[in-house]
Amino acid sequence: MPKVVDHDQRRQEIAGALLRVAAGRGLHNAGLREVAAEAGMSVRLIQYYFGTKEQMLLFATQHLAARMGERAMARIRARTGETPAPRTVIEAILDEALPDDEDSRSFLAVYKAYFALSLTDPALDIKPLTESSDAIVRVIADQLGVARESGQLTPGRDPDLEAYSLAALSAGLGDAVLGGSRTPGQARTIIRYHLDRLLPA
Amino acid sequence: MPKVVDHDQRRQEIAGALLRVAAGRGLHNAGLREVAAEAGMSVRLIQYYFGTKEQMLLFATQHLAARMGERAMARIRARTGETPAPRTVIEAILDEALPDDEDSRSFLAVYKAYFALSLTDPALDIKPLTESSDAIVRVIADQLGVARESGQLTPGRDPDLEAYSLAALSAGLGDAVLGGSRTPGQARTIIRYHLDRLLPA
DNA sequence: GTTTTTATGGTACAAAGGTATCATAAAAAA
DNA sequence: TTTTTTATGATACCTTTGTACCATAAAAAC
Repeated sequence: MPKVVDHDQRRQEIAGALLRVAAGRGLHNAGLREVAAEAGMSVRLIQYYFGTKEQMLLFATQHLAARMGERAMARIRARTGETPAPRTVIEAILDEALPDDEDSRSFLAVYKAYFALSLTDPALDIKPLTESSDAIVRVIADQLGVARESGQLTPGRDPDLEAYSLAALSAGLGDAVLGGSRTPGQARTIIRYHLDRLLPA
Repeated sequence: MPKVVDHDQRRQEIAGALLRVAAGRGLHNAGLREVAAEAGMSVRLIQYYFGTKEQMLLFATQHLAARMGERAMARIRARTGETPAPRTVIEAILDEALPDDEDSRSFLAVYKAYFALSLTDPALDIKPLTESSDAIVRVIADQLGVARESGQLTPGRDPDLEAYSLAALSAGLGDAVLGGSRTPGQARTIIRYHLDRLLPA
């Protein structure tokens, strides 16, 4: 048989090229020809590894979700020691969700494009992306629960509601930064302003 | 000369058809032929009134912003008497931003589609939409200022930061409801949970 | 009533994009 | 070495889409 190739790795490469195209020229311009050119291969190869465009788009959502998860984990590990305080973890997560460099800006822009597309295209299933968001909310809620146990959480606050709120606040601020209504600095100020009340040092 | 027609009203009709198509089948499917069919006129007419597709898309942003503003005003007037309390006004605004019926859901979905598109297509100027959002933030900040004057605002809270926060929270919750992560009821609960702390009765 | 300007319809054309087809290189297995 | 299966390239085709062109109806002005 032929030179055996790791199909999954090949698909990851193609998905990476797709995300670069989507970040730069929009998801609607992530056609087979554009992605092939970006990935440095022929259109036929993309067809060979994915068959149809839609399956390529679907696979790219998994790739995007995985990379977002990796980035969040890396930032958490980079900022926290062996026994991270809940506030440190939460702040790392929320900061990661803000577009403060070109990479995170691209991620968020592509995520928004997928999200908007999924609203009217039921065939496009973005479960990988939404599950990733749900997981983040659970981590925040857990950390708030830990904080309450150790008396760090302001009395009268509900961990679940606060977790939902922080996630929504962070998403909204991400939009505002993406759209140019707020700077990353303003967004971080607002997040800390809230965390100061929720988890006073 | 010919039967004179109100061009602007005609453009409004076309923009309405465009928004309906965008809400139902996605902004990427709002082509000249689809919009013409939805509006019940020929493709040639759309060209006559707009010339190019991009100008049609641009005009539709103004139409969308205007209708969102009208809806918000209507809701505020419906809920508030002659001397509306700040909390009442703010709650009406934030509730309006949530997709709780098919109309507001359509509005928000199309808004999200435009926003995502504008991130990678610099030619698409969505100033009408962003200015509308900015105006809402200013109204909230003003109302919080009024509340502070009359002692209704919890001491130590900054009206501007809180206005930014509420707007971002509301936008994030709108996304969550659109995406199915939260119900409208949960979103309203979270908003009231925060307003209770900010403007205690 | 003729003319002139606006409004509207039908259609053709060129580009783009997704998919299918034909062909071939390459390497493992016999 | 031959064969068989995988991997890759080039390209043709059909549909969609934005735009341009040609024609005509309708009404105001003279």
